[in-house]
Amino acid sequence: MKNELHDILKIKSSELESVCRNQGLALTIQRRAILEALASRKDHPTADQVYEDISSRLKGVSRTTVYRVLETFVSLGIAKKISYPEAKARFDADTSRHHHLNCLSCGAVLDLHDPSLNDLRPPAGVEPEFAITDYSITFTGKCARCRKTEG
Amino acid sequence: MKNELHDILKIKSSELESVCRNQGLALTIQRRAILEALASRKDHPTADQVYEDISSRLKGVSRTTVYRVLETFVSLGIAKKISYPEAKARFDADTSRHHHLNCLSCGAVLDLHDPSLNDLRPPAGVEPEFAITDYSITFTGKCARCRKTEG
DNA sequence: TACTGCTTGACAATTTATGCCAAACGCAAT
DNA sequence: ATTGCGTTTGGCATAAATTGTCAAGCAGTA
Repeated sequence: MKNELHDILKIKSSELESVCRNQGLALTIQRRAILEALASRKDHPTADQVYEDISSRLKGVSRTTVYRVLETFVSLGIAKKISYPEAKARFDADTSRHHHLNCLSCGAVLDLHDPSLNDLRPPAGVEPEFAITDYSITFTGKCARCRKTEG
Repeated sequence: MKNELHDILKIKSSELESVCRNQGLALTIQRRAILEALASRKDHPTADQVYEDISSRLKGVSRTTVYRVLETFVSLGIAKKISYPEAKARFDADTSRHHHLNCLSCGAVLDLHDPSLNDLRPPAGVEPEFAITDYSITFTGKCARCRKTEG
């Protein structure tokens, strides 16, 4: 398991290096440290959690930098942002099982009612450890309007 | 279509009434207005958007109340919150297709790698209007630890 | 109609995130 | 190794989103 993490770090590190080289971006110690901190965790830390993780090693690092670098990683495809756009809480009065289309360009979240997606088999080996009560699928992509305006 | 919305409002309104009666909660005009505003929209408004919607009709209503009532609705099962816990942006260095287990009690978000869930057929009739590039399934429920401590 | 307790409104405080700009650093060419 | 350019960072100010507090007000019941 330890070796597994070590391998992940190595892979991620070289991914960062090649992406930076290709894009002409600087390979700063902040970017290295932030990626390493992110890849070392198996949960999904917030920007502040990453900041806490690295501020002990990299003293003097700015919170702003962590936010900024994480967004850079997302736009480079090195990391994913797990949340809805702008991270605002959104509410829905429709409590029936349904799914969502999330446009990455404009941030719109559209409903998707599709009965054929409503009977997914719960993944094997998860229950009964984790008691699943519901699920929802989020499809990400680009909506019709954004495709028109952005090509 | 107009009648459809009218029906939804009626259903939701009576749902609120029965839930409040059963739980001994007050059926305030604020709760009515907020639920009506929420159910009238087919998108997924933020708390502030709901506040904007009702503040014209219900003058003097407090932003705090809107936040509070929406959370109440979620805990009563009348509405859903479409976002990760606490609405913070979370990051993940694992960009491969995978899914999530979200504990409703403690807010933890766990990874779920399950190849059998990685080849979902894109829903019919959505593409090519909406260009889907990826998807992710979020299973909600209660994790092992919370089940132990909460029964 | 009066009582009782749940709810609300107003404001303060916190948390989360972004904008700005001078200083510092990475990188490539000497 | 040194220099110079352009990217990147740090610190701070600011905005945006959310939560905490508590007295005053309303809903539900007697």
